[in-house]
Amino acid sequence: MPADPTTVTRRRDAQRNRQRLLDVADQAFRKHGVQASLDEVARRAGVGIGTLYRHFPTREALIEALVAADLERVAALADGLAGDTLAGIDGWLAELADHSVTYRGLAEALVTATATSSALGDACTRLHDAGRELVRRAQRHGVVRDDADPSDAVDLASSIAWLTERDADTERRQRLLRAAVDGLRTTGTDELHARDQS
Amino acid sequence: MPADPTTVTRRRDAQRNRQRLLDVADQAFRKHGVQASLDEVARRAGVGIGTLYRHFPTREALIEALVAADLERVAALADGLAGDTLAGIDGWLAELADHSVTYRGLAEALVTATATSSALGDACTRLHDAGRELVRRAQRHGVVRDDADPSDAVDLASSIAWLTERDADTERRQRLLRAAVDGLRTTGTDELHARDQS
DNA sequence: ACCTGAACACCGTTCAAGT
DNA sequence: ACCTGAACACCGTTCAAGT
Repeated sequence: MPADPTTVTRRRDAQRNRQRLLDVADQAFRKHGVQASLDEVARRAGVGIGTLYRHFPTREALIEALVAADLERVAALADGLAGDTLAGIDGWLAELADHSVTYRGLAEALVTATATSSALGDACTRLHDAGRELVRRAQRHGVVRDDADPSDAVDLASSIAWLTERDADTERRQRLLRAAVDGLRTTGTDELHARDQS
Repeated sequence: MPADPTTVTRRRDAQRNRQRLLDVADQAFRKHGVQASLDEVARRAGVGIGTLYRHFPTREALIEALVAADLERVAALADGLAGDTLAGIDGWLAELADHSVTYRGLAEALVTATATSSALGDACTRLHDAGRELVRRAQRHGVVRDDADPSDAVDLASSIAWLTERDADTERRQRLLRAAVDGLRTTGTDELHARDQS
């Protein structure tokens, strides 16, 4: 799945080590967040720490390998939405926020990677682009107000995911998302915008 | 300014060391965020690392000493607001967010400390209480909708502060806050709430 | 081509010795 | 009463040696 075919791991043992590291890292990240000890990940995977670094030169590379497919899946979900209902936007942002909460610290890693030239950065850009396009379609449908910035939706979802990543249940996350999306929708009465001039 | 008078530092040199550590830590936190090296803080303050730990047993205690007065100031601002306009809520949350951005990592430190029994935790509780009361007054004025959770306002401000703490200008922060607050206000037309049942 | 783990670097924290 | 800094612990990262 690497972008560059020349970097593909060929040897069977290397492939197995790589997969083991991913499996163990996933468990460790779920348990301790993305700041889990890489030393312990290597140890539990039964490989030397050098092998971990050979496969994943940075912690970010390891995170990317674990979440890239899921990020692409969420981005593709946005592509498939017409943007004709606010509930659609809301549902998609909830999906995004739920994913960003897979590991503690993931939301931060995604925000940090955004706009960098790494593989994870590219995945984030893909996601943000899909989110912006969705908002633009919603604006054309008159569902989201025209003066909203297309980036706001994903930004708010990222923020809320970060705040609520420690929460056991998803109640608060959903309520906050609902409020945030509500703030982007087209208002029914124009006088409510009067305070824009204040 | 410590709560317990028995813990007051008496000796002149100790008082001066304490103040120096605070001054240097403030500079270091502004430059490198709250994760700045404490070793370097002690070194620049001209004291041993043990002295730093004697005055501030944890990093959180150091942060608390630096921001407690400002947190109290922001909380008191909320106490003084009637909650009769959405612009008042918006302005207060902007003040809160701007403060939370004093140091990189401060927003996270505040969220982490909230609901713990530390001095910083108490300061956060005081802030949250003030924020919740402000929202409740706004609800009584019909400015904020009744089904909003009083905690949502401060939560959203904290989230947005975290997301935008790396931003040079405050434009994005203000726009996101505006959208978030908009989602809490009483809507003009009831049919806009129809999707609540979806 | 890949793996190993010792070695290095860095940082936070404690505590025995000192003034 | 307070300060000092060596000592300890822990972790991330590199790289020479090995298969």
